[in-house]
This record gives sequence, C-alpha cells and structure tokens, in this order.
Amino acid sequence: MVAERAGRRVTRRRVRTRANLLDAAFQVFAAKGFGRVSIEEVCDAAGYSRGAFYSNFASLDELFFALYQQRADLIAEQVAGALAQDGPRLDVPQSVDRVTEVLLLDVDWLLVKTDFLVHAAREPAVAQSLLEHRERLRAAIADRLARATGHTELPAVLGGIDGAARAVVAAYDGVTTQLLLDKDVDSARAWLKQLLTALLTDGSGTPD
Amino acid sequence: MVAERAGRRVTRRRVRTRANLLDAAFQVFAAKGFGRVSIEEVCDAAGYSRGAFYSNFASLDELFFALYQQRADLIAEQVAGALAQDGPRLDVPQSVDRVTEVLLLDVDWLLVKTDFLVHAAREPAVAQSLLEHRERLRAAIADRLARATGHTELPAVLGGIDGAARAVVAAYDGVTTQLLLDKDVDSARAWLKQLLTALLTDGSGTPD
DNA sequence: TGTATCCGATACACCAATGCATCGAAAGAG
DNA sequence: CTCTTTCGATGCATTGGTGTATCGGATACA
Repeated sequence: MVAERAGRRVTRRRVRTRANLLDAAFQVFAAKGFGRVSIEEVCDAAGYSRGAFYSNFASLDELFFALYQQRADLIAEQVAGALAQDGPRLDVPQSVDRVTEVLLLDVDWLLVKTDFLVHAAREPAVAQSLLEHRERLRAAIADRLARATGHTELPAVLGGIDGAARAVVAAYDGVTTQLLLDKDVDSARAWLKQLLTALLTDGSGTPD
Repeated sequence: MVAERAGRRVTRRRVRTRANLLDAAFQVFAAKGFGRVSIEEVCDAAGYSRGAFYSNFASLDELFFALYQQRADLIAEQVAGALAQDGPRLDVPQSVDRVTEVLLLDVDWLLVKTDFLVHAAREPAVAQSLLEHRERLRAAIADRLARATGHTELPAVLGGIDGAARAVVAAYDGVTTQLLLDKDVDSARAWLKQLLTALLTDGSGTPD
C-alpha cells in the first residue's frame, strides 16, 4: 500500500529507480523464472538494496505484474505499429510474411510471458490482463487481414476475419511452445509461416 | 542419490507411499503451481511427514520430474490407445473428431504440463523429456492420420502426414493456452476442432 | 514366530528470505 | 543557499523451509 498513494511527489529519482528495477527484473525473470527469483536477486541485479524495492513495490507479485504490463504494452504497440504502417495493397500471403517476422522476436519475452501465463492461470484477476494483451494482438492482426482480403479470399472454415485472427494467435501460441523447448527462432518462424499459410489460404499457398 | 540404489528391497509399503506422494503432489501442483509449493505441503496433502519424502526423493525437482514422467506416460498411452483402437475406415473429418475429444480432457494436467514447460524451457535436460512426450503424441496422431488418408486427402501445404501431425500438435498447444486462461473446456474443444478442420481439409470442411 | 531389515516420524540445526523501523543523503521548493 | 520532504541503505527480528540424524514401529523372510 506504500506504492500508490494519491498525492505523491513523483521525483525523477523515483521513476528512474523504478525503471531500473523493472529492467533488472526482466533479465532475472527471463533467466531463472518467476518462481525461482527472490526480491534480493532483483535488487542486486539492479544495483539497489531491498529498501528501494519496498519503497516502490509491495511484493514480488506486484512487480511481476507491473513488469508484464509494461512489456506487454510495448510489444502490442510494436506489433500494431508494424502491421498498421504498410498500406492496404498487401495480399494474404504477404501479410503472412509480415505477421511472421514481427511476432517472434524475443525469446526472453516469451519466457516471461509464459511464466505469466501459468501465474495467470491460477488467478482470474491476473488472467484478465493477459486476455487483454491477447485481444490487442488479435485486433491488430484482424486489422491487417481486413486490409489484405479483397485481394485474396480467406477460407470459410474459420468463419471470417475474426476467426482467422484468432487462428493466427493460436498458431502463434502453438509455435511458441515448440520454440521454448528447442530455442530455434529461425525454424519457429518458418514453421509459423507454413502454418499460417495453411490456415489462411485455400491450400494454394507456395511453401519454400 | 538415496532414491535409486541398485539392490534395494522394494517393499510394498514403499511403492504405496511413493504413489501416494505423487498423487498428492499432482493435486497440490495443479492447485498452486510448482513454484509455490513446498515439500512440506506435499507431505501434508499425502498424510506423511518429511521423513517419508526424503526417503523417496532427493528434492522437489526430482519429484516433479517423476510426477511428470508418470502422468505423461499415462496420457500418451491413453491417447495412442484411443486413436489406435478404431479401424482404418475413418476419414479425415472423423479423425479430427476423435483427436479432438481425446486430447483435451483434464485441465489440471494442462496446468501441470505448462508448469513443466516453463521449467523445461530453462533446463535443456528436462526439455528433452518433454520433447519426447510430444513426439509420442505426434507419432500417435500421424499414425491415425495415415490410416485416415486415402479416404480423404490432406492439403499439400504442410508437407505430408508428418507435417500435418506437427500441425495438430501446434493447434493443440495453441488451444491449450487459451483454455488455461478462460477455463472453458467445451469451447476449447470446439475451437480445436474448427482449427483442425481448417488445417487438415482443403477448406471443404463443415463446421457446425 | 523370531529377527533382521527397512521405512517413515520426530526433533534439531541451519539458512535464505522477508518485512519493518531507523537514519543519513539526495532532491525539490522557497 | 536553506529547509523540508522523500528516497533508499542498513540492521534486526522473525519466519518458513530445508536437510539430516536418530529412533521406534512396521515389514518381509526364514
């Protein structure tokens, strides 16, 4: 309850400290996993003592949540931005390429996100936040697909653009799982592309 | 190193205790997550003291691994059995139904499995074991698909039965992620079916 | 049934981590 | 520049969990 008091003079030092703690936490969480990290480890990695931590967060859970929010927003912006910026003249296969290269960038992020997933799976309130992140991705993808169709048609089985976007997210999740195990980003990307091609084109796609 | 000495008289009591510990561990892990469980909690849930635990396992990690192995074998058998038992006269859509109903049974298992995934993602030796489990599933599915094709053809984009089986696993993983967040088994199953239909039939499938 | 062996309960020492309370130092307001 | 406020370092008390050593009762086998 110390963290968000209403009238608080937000010093520069404070925001810097907070940011440093979050950055360090990302490193540490990615390396060891949420369940195996102590408050002190995060502080050490950031170059602070536990006093700084407790001045900014009430618990490790709270920091983890803040960390996830921060990075999720960042990623969602990146993806939405990358997909929105190119004009409406791409067809579906080209969009597949775009989505594929933009989605699978940072293995560390996938590690943290999956940690967050298992955490969220047991706390509905937290799950909400993850579902919102997924929704932002889905929306960005649906947007891109909407501008791509008209050039090429989607198969009907998935039920329109909405279903197709959900399918893309599902494929992304599926590929993520494999990627976490074999750590092979390139083949993950290739495999994602192949999957999306199969899903979004009527079997007429041209795999490498 | 106390657990598997070469010449050990394997008492009945011992195997029962071990099994009880594993069963209790499954409950506790499913409920709270690997990272938030202590040895003592498992023992309490099983009705033993820590003495019993240390007599059977060297660490929580070791128990977790044993637990995963046990359940993974069980599941893999179930799936392979269910898919193998019906004859070769099913076509692809029917196989999709079969796979769909057999794959998504137990949310608790998915929780534990995902915990194991994030754990494995940071320890290559452990990842190996998970990859083998996935391989068993993949093989069972490929087997079923092999007997289904010839009645209906697979789309070429995925590159034959092998690729198709991998795609099924990926779809399974993707749907699992969503299921862990919304806990809705029925819609997960419906969604998986829809995905598989889109993946394995040339867009000619008939969704509900 | 006797007895040698094994299993698991109990007790203890130990350590890592937490949360708090205190205090000097840094930062902003005047 | 001074004064006030806030931040974060340090030390301490406490807790929860671990690992081990020991011992009584259970179990297998003759």
